[in-house]
Amino acid sequence: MSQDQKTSAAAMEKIVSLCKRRGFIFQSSEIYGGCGGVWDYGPLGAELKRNLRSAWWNCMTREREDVLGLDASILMNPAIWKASGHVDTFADLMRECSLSNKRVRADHVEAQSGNALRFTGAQLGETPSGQSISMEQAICLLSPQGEHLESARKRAKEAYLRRHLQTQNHSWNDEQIRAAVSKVELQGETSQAVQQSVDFHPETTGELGPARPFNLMLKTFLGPTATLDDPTYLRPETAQAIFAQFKNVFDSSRVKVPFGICQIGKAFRNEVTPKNFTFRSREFEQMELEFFIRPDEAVEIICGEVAKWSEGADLSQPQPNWGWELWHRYWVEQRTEFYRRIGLGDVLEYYWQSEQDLAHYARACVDILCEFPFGTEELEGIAARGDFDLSQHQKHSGKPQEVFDEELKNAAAKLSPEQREALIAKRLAAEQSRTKGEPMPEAEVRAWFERLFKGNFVPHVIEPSAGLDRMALAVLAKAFSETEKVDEKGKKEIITVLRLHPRVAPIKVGVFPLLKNKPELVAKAREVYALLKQHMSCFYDETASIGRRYARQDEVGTPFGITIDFDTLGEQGPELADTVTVRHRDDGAQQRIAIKDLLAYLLPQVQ
RNA sequence: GCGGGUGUAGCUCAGUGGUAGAGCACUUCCUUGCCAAGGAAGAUGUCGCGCGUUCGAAUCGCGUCACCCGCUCCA
Repeated sequence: MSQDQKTSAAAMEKIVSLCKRRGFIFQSSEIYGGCGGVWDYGPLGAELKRNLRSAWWNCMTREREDVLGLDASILMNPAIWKASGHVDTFADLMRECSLSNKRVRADHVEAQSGNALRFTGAQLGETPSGQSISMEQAICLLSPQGEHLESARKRAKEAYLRRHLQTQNHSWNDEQIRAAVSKVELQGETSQAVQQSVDFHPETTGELGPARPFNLMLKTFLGPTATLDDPTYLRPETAQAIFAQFKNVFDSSRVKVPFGICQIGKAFRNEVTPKNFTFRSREFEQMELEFFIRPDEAVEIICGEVAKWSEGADLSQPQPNWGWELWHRYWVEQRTEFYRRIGLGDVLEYYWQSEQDLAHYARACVDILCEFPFGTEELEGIAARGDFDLSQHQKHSGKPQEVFDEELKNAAAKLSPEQREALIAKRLAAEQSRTKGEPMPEAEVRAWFERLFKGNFVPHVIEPSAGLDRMALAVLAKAFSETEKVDEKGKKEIITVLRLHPRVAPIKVGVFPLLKNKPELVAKAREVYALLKQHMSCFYDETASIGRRYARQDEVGTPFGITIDFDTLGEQGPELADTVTVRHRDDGAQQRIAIKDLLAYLLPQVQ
């Protein structure tokens, strides 16, 4: 393991440990030995998540006029997953190459003939200290017809060497490997002729393991008669429910395109390898917006032309002449602003997917990445998905997913036949120059424009999709800080502070009487606590020294500490009576505030 | 799924076949006039789980589960 990996693993372990010790996140079913890839949020974690959830909800729908909320069920008609492509894409049987772990679809393996070479093990030469390394694992690979056997032997030597290096966590360059390969001695070679075999990987020639189903959707059985043949799926994403309910929301809410529907909810994926704590888990919570917009052609008809994006474009207020590109940029901007509000502004990176990365239906996709101890990983994806999703559901369900746009119909009515033909020609040219997917046939393009000129279209969509659990982890990782302190006796101590933004902190305020054996202090502190807890999450603590109580709250990220002292009781004269010390977590600074002004001071900072 | 590592008190960890441990944390009491103070007392474990070897297993073997690292996967 490299130094970096060690450091990041150690940093992660500290966070995991703090999460358990202070009740943020526990392993699921821990008393039974745990359950792979699922996690529970303890008292503080539940508050943290709730704060993030409502920050998102407020920002995405309550503070906006053009986004509506939805809360759909996790179980849905399985036909949804056929329409969305989830069933087909992952129903395949996959086989894995025994040499490289590369996977290939079981039904895509080309038949090959040649000699199957088997080895029982290998001597890998000597370590610098003169110790010889031997491996006893058997491997098998194909030497295709016409190949010199020595080439196949070389691949076997490489495979042994790489396997050894992998277990040692060495990373060698190609030259080092080449030098070492020549020293490998293969053992127990046997050869067998094979004809038209589909048991070897077409590229690596390694023998393939057994075929395994590889669908990442979790199955369940809805109703007493359901069987393995007609399973229902736990949704692998929340987005499809939004598409499936698009018409109902549209028809019941008196909205016009452009508008959005957003949803927060659980999703499930049977991940091969859950890892990095809660970052990749099998049950997780998504926060997704589907923002429906007019197709660019409709914007062009209404506004004359579609606004072009350029660096520094004003994205603060949506404009009628925006096409998908500006809407997409707009949402990237909006989401970035959100992350700033929860204190993640300075750890974000952006990855714009290249043409090759994109799914065939996607116009653009940007990943918002965040620095985690284990690397820079995706927090949110913002995709411009065209009309793919709604069109798929229109096709599979047979129910129209079009909207009628009167403004578009009126504008289209004013177009001359030449103008119409020009629009169609432009689209046909665009279809011909596609680099991905099949171009839409001319007849379909014309039919689509026919509907468009009458004011009908299937809306296009911009999809910002965020993971709540990842966000919580990002916030915790960003906030985690340790400093070493040496006390008067020279004893070293590690001080842990969670520098959470006050908006997301699970506890907003700690309330402390300076001393617990002075009933007046305790009574006053109780009074302040009773006042504050109606408006925010508070924690009352009177045990141990005041410094220790501050430290306990620092460790869980409580931004403010309020101490009731003798000045509060009026000992230093009436001007300080009924004032308290407000202590700030990040710098320990203190200020005196009158009890009656506390709410007005605290509320704007924590909401 | 493959390879490697780890699993002992709430946390961090010691304990190489013979009575289950430490530090911190926790609970109660005393003390304490602002940043993890002090004193007294207390609670805490099927040593991840199962099977085996042994007179005897936290310790040895096999299996299993979970987590971590690396592959692989990530719609």
